[in-house]
Amino acid sequence: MQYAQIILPLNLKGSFTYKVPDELIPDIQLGMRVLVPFGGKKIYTGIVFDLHDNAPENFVAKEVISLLDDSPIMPPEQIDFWNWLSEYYLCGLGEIYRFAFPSSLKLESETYLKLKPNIQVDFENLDVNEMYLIQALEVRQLINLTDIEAFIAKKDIIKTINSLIDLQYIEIDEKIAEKYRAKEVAYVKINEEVLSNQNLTEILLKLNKAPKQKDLFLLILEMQTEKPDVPIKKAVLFEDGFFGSSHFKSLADKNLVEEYYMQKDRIESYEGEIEEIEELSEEQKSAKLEIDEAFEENKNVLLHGVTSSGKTHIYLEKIEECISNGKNVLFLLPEIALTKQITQRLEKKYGRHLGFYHQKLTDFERVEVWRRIKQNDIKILVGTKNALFLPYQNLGLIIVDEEHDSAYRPREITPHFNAKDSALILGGFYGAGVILGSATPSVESYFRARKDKMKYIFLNERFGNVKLPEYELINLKEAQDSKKVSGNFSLRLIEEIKKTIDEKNQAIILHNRRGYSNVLECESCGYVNYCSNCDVVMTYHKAANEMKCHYCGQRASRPRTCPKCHSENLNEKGVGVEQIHEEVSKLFPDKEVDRMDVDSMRKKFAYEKLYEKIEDRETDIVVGTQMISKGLDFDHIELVAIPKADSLLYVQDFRAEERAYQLITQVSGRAGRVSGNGKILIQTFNPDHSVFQLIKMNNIPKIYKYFLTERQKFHYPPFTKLIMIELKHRRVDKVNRASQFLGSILRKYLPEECVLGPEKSQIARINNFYQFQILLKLPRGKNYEKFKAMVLLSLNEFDEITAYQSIKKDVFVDF
DNA sequence: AGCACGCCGACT
DNA sequence: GTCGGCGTGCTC
Repeated sequence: MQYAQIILPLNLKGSFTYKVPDELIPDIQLGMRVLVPFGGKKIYTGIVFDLHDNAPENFVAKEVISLLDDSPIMPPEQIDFWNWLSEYYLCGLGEIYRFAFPSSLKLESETYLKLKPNIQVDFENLDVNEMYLIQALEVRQLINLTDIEAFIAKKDIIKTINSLIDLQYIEIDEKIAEKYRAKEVAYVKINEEVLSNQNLTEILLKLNKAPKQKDLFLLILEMQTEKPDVPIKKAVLFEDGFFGSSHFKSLADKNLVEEYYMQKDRIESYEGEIEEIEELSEEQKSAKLEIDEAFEENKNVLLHGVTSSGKTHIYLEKIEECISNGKNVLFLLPEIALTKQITQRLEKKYGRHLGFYHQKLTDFERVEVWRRIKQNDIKILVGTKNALFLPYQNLGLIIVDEEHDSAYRPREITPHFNAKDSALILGGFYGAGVILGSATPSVESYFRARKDKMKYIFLNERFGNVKLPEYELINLKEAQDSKKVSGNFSLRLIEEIKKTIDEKNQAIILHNRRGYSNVLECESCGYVNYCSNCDVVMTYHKAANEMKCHYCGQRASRPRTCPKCHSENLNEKGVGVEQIHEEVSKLFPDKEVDRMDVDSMRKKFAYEKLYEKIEDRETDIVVGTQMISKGLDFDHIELVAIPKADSLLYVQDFRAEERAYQLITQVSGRAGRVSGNGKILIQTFNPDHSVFQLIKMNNIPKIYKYFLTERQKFHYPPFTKLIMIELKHRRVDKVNRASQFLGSILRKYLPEECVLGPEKSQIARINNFYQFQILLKLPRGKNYEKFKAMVLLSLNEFDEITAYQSIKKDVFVDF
């Protein structure tokens, strides 16, 4: 095996061929990290993806510089997984690598060099550059590649290093090269001499002049005698602000106490008690048995359980079973922030064998989890989509909770993959069972499960037989006609809210639009405030008193007069959540009304604070965007109101109705969790709309049947497979031409009815980039692979055109 | 993705 | 006369 295919952290297609130097041949293995030169001077950490003996024909392969791992950092299952991802989602391996690895595990030219110990350098036979480098190393011991540029020409650096490595004079210092350092934590203890001398009284007498120091000394002494085995964290002493570090320092100066350091995992592990789980209900028990059966047949499971049906209970049971069989569990969530409950329960049960992995961790924390996973120290990992890429050793179960959530398929992240579908594939590679769970499964998953591709399990009762909430539709048109409205609220709705809070219960009001008003419009000349970077109107945020663009984030102050005609008739159109909040506060002036949306939750701990406020029942009404549909499991919420439900439906997206259904159902699940008297009020101008009617009936099979019929009628997934290609460029004419061209190539290979567009994206310009899109509707089944090969062919043909290389191209498979 | 090379406008 | 803008081409 003389050649290796290496993946580099670059947005380039495929992998690169490198020669494996003879001395590395015995040690190199698939899934190891290696250091390789690339382009004139750069050095990258690559991944060994294949080993073979086929010498490249069109170029001379460079050599691998060194191995960074003793054993593969990536298990074979992950290699298969990456291959699948790149083929299925038409994305580069480099993109996957960039996304999957924490940056400290893929260092670039920051790598350090050092002299080998005890060497005799034969300066006679060195060239100038080599001499410079050796001399520099003699002075500085360690030197990184960027520093070398100061005295050796860029193009000669690699050559010089290689030659010195060949001569066995220098080596790559991996310990330093690894950016990651385990964090040291300060601990304190009473100086041992003090303890052995037994002259405590004397010491305390001396300390009488410094009462704070004396108290601190006594505190440490007490902690240490009570639990001699538990080390005392230094930080703990200063927690309540009673002692300061100066007090400790004085004690240390008197040699009474000392501090010492220990390596500590950055991620705090739970050290409290471990809780047992409650027994399952009959319905849950039978669901669990069905899961067992499905797994025996190597089938994955869609667990469709109405809100509060206790899906979590079943998860916990399966997790426990899996772990006691010596296997590990991956628990995926759409976003980690809103998952307090499940985390708490798992923490109580699995303590330090529980790990977390999500976008909010620092790079060091990520590496820590990588290590622990690799050492098989974590039995259950709770994480978001990027947790799919950890180097699991023996995964036995993957749970994808809230599987319908669109956070599993975020548009912003490259590579564009769907974490839910990928989890099913990853489970396959590991031979692990996968459970998709949701109260409102995606239409696609439902279809798949009903088609017997997955096992479908339905939990129809709330745990403890609590009744499901009751739905009521309020006809806003009628209310308006009979003058029974106040602003956006019908009198009926106001009455119900009043009743709820008068009974000391809490109400939730959902309005899924940020800001105060959607548009600021001039009544005199019709001027509308557009974002200067994007083709969207700017939203008025009253709380911050500014205009915001929700696409590029640009902010501007609110114009006082119309910039065009200077009239003062600027009117706010399109109701936002801030306005609803303001209205509710005015309707119930003596009640506590809080707002919950991304704008009000931006401050640190804002979410936690509001959470506690609701929990302590200080809040009477919470007004919020879709954020309130997640994680707010409180006992005293009895009412959910959706004053402008129609706005949920009027979105240009074939999934709009499905989303509306999911959002309404999810937020409804917050009501009457304990009492069973939950009530949902939906205000609409179209009470006869099928979606509202079906929600009111609460006939779940019928709802999904409706969705599926609609999808079939208009040839949308799951009956077809969609691929969306988006092209972006600063110049309209250029993207326009490019997308016309790509469209024509696609039409050459695909049937006419499969190619829609190109056309301007819904938002024609974001951040000064004009965007066009082409939508491909491909048949599913056997032919799909054939068609997709044609798409790939077209894309490659397009890439050949050099003039279009500056065009940004995004491909969304399963859009 | 980065980086070098190369060709045209505003500056000491 | 040069600095620096970004269009184009290439990387195992």
